[in-house]
Amino acid sequence: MPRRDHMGPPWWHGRFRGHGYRITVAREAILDVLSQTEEHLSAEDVYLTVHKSYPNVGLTTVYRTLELLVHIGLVFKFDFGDGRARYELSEGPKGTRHHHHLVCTNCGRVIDYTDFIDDEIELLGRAEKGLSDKFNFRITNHLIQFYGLCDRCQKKT
Amino acid sequence: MPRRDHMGPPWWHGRFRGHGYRITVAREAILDVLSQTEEHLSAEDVYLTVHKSYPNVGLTTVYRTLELLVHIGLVFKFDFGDGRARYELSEGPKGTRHHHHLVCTNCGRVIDYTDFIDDEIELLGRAEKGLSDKFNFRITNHLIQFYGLCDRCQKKT
DNA sequence: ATGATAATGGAAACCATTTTCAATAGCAAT
DNA sequence: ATTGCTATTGAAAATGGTTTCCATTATCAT
Ligand SMILES: [Mn+2]
Ligand SMILES: [Mn+2]
Ligand SMILES: [Zn+2]
Ligand SMILES: [Zn+2]
Repeated sequence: MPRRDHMGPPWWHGRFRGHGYRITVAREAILDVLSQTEEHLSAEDVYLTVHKSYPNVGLTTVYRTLELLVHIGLVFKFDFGDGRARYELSEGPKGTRHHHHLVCTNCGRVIDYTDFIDDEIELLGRAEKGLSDKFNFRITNHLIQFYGLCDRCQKKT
Repeated sequence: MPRRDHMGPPWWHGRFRGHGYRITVAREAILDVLSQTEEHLSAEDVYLTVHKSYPNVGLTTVYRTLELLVHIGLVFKFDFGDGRARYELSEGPKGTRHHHHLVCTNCGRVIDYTDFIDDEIELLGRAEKGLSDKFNFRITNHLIQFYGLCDRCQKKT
């Protein structure tokens, strides 16, 4: 059941229309799932959740919709090394904050962190300008991940 | 034909032995290919190159060896979004410098850059300490990539 | 040189993601 | 509300990079 704050069309309808995309139940459902979790869902995860409320939405559509959402910048796609893509809303009504990830190379756990984001942002800003000048590369996005051992996995050795 | 600087065993033999791994022709050949290129090779790329000199080395072995090399930290494994893993020597005799990547989201081109590395290193140092304290996460590695449009791809629109 | 066993390669299996294609649904114009 | 155009969809099949199996071979400590 799609959740809209207080009536009125969901916040992302505008962006959809702007790109000439149609608004469908499958897309509503998928965006709804993404906006109601803190986790990093795989396509199948999304599919299974959507499937509970909308059994007639297929996995193919989930893949296609996620692709589309990534394309218009509503969703980030990550590779945490477990062989499947992971998705996360890039922004939201409640305002998902920009963050980066710690990835445990032993158990695969992924931790969100927002610490140092300000420092990072500043560095990224400088880097983006410098790299843009030097390579004439127009930067639109960045990825920062730390790899290592989470607390649980450190004890086991 | 494995290239050793001036006779004597290749520089990485020590690290191999330390992990209890055996030194084989396939492994020598694969490391040799990696140390002679500036590119970001896929497993198949490595296989095809190795195959010229050693037709009896199989693709399976290439995968296994790359996995092993990543495991002992001699090689970095990347996902640039083209559906296959890319590999790069993490260090070398001539000293491959630590660097990060610019990835063109349109044509897939990957550009190495070493600029801002000093600033990054400093930030990373602070971040690693802070994150280590806060999450008790032992950081061993990091990944930084910028996404955007390369010079060529900007003109085309 | 010998033996224990790590390493290998070819074929088959795996499995996340993509492609195909006929049926359906969204929506702008009536 | 109806129509018509076409974007979207789902099921099944295909794809393709990577892994698994297993009998054979090669490495290396002794
Ligand atoms: Mn996250
Ligand atoms: Mn590189
Ligand atoms: Zn862990
Ligand atoms: Zn490009």
